[in-house]
Amino acid sequence: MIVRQAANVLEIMEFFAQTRKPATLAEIADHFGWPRSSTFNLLATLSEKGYLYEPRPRAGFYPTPRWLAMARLISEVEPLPPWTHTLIAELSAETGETASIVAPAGVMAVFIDVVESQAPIRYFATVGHRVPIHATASGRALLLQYSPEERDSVYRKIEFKQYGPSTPISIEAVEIELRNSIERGYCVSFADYSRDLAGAAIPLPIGDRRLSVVVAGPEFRIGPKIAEVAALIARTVDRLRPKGPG
Amino acid sequence: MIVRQAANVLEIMEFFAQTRKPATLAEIADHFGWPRSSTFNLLATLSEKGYLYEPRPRAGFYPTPRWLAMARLISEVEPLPPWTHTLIAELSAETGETASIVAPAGVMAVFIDVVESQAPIRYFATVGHRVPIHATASGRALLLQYSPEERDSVYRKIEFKQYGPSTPISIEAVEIELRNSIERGYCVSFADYSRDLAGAAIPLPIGDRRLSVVVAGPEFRIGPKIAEVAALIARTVDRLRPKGPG
DNA sequence: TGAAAATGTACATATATGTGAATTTATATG
DNA sequence: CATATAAATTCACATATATGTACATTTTCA
Repeated sequence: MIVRQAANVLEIMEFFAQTRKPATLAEIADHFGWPRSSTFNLLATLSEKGYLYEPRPRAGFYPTPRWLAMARLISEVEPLPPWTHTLIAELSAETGETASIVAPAGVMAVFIDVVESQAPIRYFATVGHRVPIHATASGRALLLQYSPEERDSVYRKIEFKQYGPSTPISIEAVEIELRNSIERGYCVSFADYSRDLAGAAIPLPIGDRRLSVVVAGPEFRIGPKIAEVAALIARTVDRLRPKGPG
Repeated sequence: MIVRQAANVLEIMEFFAQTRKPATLAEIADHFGWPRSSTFNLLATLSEKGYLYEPRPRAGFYPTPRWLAMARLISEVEPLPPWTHTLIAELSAETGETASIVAPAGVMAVFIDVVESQAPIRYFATVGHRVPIHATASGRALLLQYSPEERDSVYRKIEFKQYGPSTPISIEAVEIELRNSIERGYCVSFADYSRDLAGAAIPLPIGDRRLSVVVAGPEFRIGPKIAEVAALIARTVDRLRPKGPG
């Protein structure tokens, strides 16, 4: 069950992140199609908690820097080592496609760092973006790091859907694809989940964290050179990952 | 009216900002005294929207870097000029007290940047902290920048409460205090709102934004030297604020 | 200056939502 | 390996909550 008002808080923040300017109650209500009274209650709540203020009289609300302060505190903890960002930056630069670091979230995989392609036609993804763990290259690169028992427990929660012609729609299909990935040396996906989208990924364990790196883009562009891309990912990881014990 | 689930989202985030480590559903539910089922719904909502993930299997939830990405976008807009942070850093260092930049939010004043005192006994405030605009030094330094009409419209919304012995509990009392502040050259508050707390503040208009700087601490420590502190604030602002037109 | 329009606020009520109890799944223990 | 214990999930129902309506305030424009 979705908690509507919790989701609304996030929507309001995303709204401000997009518009980047103060907005009045009426503007926000109209934008979302919410009743004024409800919008009023929400804004009042956020204000009372110190997350919204009125930069100028009658010019509307805007988030306080408290969001930033909180987000910084939260993200200071086991941040990704800096070389992982260099990694996807280089990969994106060299391939011209979107590169990301991905982490598990139940039956989904979450993008936790992204460098977007600069091409006009590109894979559009942002930090926080989620995709099914079993139907994507990045997700399967995570599953490869699980024990068979752990994979089983994930499998049982998956609702297998036919997202595209090649989506694996059974546990066996996923397991087969995982075995193929091991032989191949990397994970791939050709529109398994998103139409026209192809990608290559490899596991990226860091400490005891199970992550993966993925490079993804339009099928027609990345498809023909998927093996090269995968090799590039592997080489770049080798080069950038600090050597030695620990 | 407080929107409960909106407030809960904020509480969860603050919880993570404090503990700085993943937490399981049960831990979160117990911490807040929420029913497991409700907690489940909330966590599911935040996860589905890409704001929570599971860093390690069965080790609980933690916020994704999406919070940081969003907060950065939001705070990039008209950030405070860097010298304002230098200002409160210096003031805090020199006085040993807590120094802050404050902005209006209706009948309240919000702390939008804070450098805390290092003293064991100190004024504890964080970014986002809110205080009544009429019953605090920092708030009155904001009111000084309003036109009489604007002040009137604020006054009408204030619920005058006797927070302490010296709290102004009428429009006239506030106006008198404002006039005194102008003569004095700075605003003060002696436990007008918070017990044992005293502070000195001056207006800090930046562009068309109405802000104020305040230095606050325990009454016994800051009270005797309040005039010096105020003078220091004024001098430091003069020194740091860029000169010239604009 | 005054009247109309837009915006913000309060409140009672119907209903969408949170929750207790039941069920399933995972982990610990003998 | 079986059983006990704890955690996660589901679901139906009572209730806390979002909203329609009415009112107040502010702004716009003739």
